[in-house]
Amino acid sequence: MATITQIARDLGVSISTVSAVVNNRGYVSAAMRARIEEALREADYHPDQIARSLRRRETCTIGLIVPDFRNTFYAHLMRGAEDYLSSAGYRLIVADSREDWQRQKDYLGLFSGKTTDGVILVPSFATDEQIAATPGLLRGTPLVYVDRSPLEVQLDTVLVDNTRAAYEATAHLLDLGHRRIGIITEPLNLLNAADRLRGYKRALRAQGLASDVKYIRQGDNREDSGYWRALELFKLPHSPTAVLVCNNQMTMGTLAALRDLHLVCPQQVSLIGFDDFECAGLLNPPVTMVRQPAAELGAAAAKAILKRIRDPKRQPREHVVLPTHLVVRESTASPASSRKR
Amino acid sequence: MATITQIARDLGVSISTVSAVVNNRGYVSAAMRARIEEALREADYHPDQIARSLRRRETCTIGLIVPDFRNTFYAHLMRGAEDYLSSAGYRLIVADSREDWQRQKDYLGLFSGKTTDGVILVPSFATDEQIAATPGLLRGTPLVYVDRSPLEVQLDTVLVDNTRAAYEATAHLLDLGHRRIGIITEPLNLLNAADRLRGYKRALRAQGLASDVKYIRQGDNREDSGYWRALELFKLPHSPTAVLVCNNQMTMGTLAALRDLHLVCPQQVSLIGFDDFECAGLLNPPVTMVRQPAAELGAAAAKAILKRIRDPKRQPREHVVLPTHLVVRESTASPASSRKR
DNA sequence: CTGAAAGCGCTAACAC
DNA sequence: GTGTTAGCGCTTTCAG
Repeated sequence: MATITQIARDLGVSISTVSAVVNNRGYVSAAMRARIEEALREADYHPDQIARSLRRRETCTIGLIVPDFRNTFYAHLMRGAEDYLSSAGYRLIVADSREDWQRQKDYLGLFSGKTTDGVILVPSFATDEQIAATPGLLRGTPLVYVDRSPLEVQLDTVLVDNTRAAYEATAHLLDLGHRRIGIITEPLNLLNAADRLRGYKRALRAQGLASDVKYIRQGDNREDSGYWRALELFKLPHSPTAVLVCNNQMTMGTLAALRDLHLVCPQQVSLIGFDDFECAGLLNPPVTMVRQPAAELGAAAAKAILKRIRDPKRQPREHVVLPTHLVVRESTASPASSRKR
Repeated sequence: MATITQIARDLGVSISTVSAVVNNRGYVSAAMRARIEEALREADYHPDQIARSLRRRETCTIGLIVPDFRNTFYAHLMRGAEDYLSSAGYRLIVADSREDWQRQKDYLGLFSGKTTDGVILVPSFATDEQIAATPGLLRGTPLVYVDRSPLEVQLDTVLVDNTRAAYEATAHLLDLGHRRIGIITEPLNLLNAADRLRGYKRALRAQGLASDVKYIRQGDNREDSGYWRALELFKLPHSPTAVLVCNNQMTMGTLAALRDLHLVCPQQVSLIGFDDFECAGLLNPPVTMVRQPAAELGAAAAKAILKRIRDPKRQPREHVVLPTHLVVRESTASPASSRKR
């Protein structure tokens, strides 16, 4: 593979002149430029990105870590980020933490080794200590959180308005006449989950209802945990007539639980899920869902990280909040019918 | 950020000794090693990957280019590749070509600039010339094709047994008694599409049936094209009683077309799709599908590229072929019922 | 066992 | 306008 040194020597000119034309900077006479360009083309020269990065101390690469490639929510987020970055002359490399703190740690370590100029992170579930230790792993590489964030952050974040989203979903249920509403949350030591719970409580309070701890169940984010938490909820003496499930996998689990309990949705139980996905409208019944602007989250996070890279110490930290949208389908109905059971 | 030079100077030892302990090679006395390790830990030293890559002329990174992050088939493929690579000490960076040759070209150019040690490619649809030009874009960086490949390749490939898959699917339809079977293919200048068509024809021939060009329609791979090709097919005078659709997006489109034509599946028309996906079982009706081992494809491709990197000129080229599996659901039935219409 | 030194390919002052 | 040169941080002979 041709190097710049080679080309320069073959042409009998200096390296820096060649470099100048490659990078389109500095003054080079038209004749010289033409000669060099010709040689470059002929040799099919492409600069060695590694050498360039070493020298420039930047890679024009952003790392993105998500908990699961296969979740279409993250797939859309990835695409949104990639879109923004590629049009800004950056490239994106993505990694899958599998909701595993250790893997996430490894990737952060990797991305911090000057391989990326910044990283966008959907933090995986973890203990409070692990969560607190996360930013340190980057040793200076700029970081922005997207979709999820620690409860208290001194970093940029890009989230949806989770409080409001849960508030609206709960209000929808209340409007339909539900009074006993359950919620299955994600781990509450991450802000989005905590905010969703807050929105839920706030909506109840707005109707003069107290929230009842026995209707509040914490899952992780897998189908399984949705199944088991739903089972607990609906085996309660005064079981809820509606439930808000805080992510898409758990929503599937909840649906399975309802089926196993022979509870018909929405006639006996109303259901709202979070994180809309392709299948949601195909499920039986089609599930009412809080839709998040996944691609926009990715793009906003990309924008935020580039801004942070340009000005690492900018204050205050940026907190982008995007709106969600309740997609009403057929899994929610008035509880009137459920009294008949 | 601490560099190896810093550490060495602070300790009053030579750089190479520190390097030896960092890389765990060469002879260093136990005492010296302990001292250095201590300092390394204290400084929270992590080698600069860029500098290391420049020197070693390898990056331990593999690039993977797929046509669409959001297609769960590719998401699973990505995960399979990542799995294999990370356990082999490599990392994966993935890019989304959006089925666009120009974007794919850009990424190949990027990956060839010594940023990756090899690339795994699901080639995007393109003209024959573009397809032929693809490997050259890598300028020497090892390449393996996965899922799709050019008709004639002098490179390693990892594919499923497309001919057999289509043969089995078609045979299933024939067994049910169908005689007029349509097929909606992907662009035929890629081997997988050509092979699927071949399997379809072979199955017909095995029953002494000639394939009829008017039942063969070429789409791309989007829902749209499935919709339109299906419309054409079922508006034919002697329209088919069954159809084989060669990917998952087009399968959705075909289903929509059937609905718009008021053709009931499977009573009036039987349908088999390719590339099983989460929603397939939830569709109405649940669609019979050819399931491909997506994660295994990814893993096999990862294995193949590492092998190729280790021995760039190994002959012959490797052609891994993985089996598929027909998942029979409710979109296929005997055409007996269809005579009633 | 440890150290000195060359150099991976490129960029960016700074001379000329 | 063009050339010289000093590194970026690291690995790797090769001496001692």
